[in-house]
Amino acid sequence: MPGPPWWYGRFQDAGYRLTLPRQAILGTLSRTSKHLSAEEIYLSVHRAYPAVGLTTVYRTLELLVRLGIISKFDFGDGRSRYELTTSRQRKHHHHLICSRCGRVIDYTDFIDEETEVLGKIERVLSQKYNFRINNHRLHFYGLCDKCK
Amino acid sequence: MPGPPWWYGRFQDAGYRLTLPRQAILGTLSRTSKHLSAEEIYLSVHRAYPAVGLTTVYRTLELLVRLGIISKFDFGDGRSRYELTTSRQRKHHHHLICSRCGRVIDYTDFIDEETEVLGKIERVLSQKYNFRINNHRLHFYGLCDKCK
DNA sequence: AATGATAATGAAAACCATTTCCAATAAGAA
DNA sequence: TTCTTATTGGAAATGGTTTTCATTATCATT
Repeated sequence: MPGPPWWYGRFQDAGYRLTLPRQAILGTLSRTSKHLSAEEIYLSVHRAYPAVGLTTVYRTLELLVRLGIISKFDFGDGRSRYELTTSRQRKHHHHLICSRCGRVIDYTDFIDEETEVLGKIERVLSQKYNFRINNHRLHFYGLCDKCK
Repeated sequence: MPGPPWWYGRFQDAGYRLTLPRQAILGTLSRTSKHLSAEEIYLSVHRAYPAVGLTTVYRTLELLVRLGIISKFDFGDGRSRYELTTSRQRKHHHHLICSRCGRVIDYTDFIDEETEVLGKIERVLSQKYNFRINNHRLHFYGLCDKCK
């Protein structure tokens, strides 16, 4: 039996209300593995709750990013894209991006190996540059099977 | 004695003209190690050549990216940033980005080690997803010494 | 040098994702 | 209920980037 989603608590703790628009937006993001843009999320939410406006979607996304519940990405197509942060449901992964058609493939191969190397790098860079590193992002660019 | 810059040839080969605005833009990018935005480049070029317009800067940057002479980056501050592609003058490097003030630090530590691991990953991912990987980008996010 | 064909340019306008404003509404506390 | 504050939606504003279009520069050919 699945308990309440893991992010329920964070709202109360931070003093925010888990309103219907917010739940709808989180619902949409939970139900997909795609990298949705604000407008795509708006359209999806709008189908079920026509009262919810695009402004609220933007505001909610910003809040969710701030709470660490979702991550914001830029794949170079002029709009930001969002996905649930790594958790039990969402494995840590990186992205393969097709420079031509913009397709994005998630991959989880090598994550352990990567994590080890990157972790080591993070430790030394933190020291050397007196930087507190919170996370990293690794993108591979190229041409997907259809485009090459 | 430094010969002509390495990108001279690429223009002719591709059938483009190495005009004065283009030289000025390349000059600006060659003389800095910063990650300039289109507007910053425009202002710099504009000082020496007031006739050059912002539109031309944007057009030229797009062309230079297409020719592989410069790279376009997004560090999350709402404007694209540009720098010369890796070459004899410009070592391969990655970026440390301060999430708060936006400062960007280039680092070249570990590049060999990284390249080895990433190269291996690239080879396997290319096969598995039938993707032709051309390059990668690794960003570390965190707080710089001033902001933490 | 003059000509012609085409590439390149600049200014203004258009574009478009995202933010801001602001008045109206919803939610929780008292 | 009543009060206080958070949240919301629509319209307008913002701001980086692109498009349009008429003009100008460049190069190859006379």
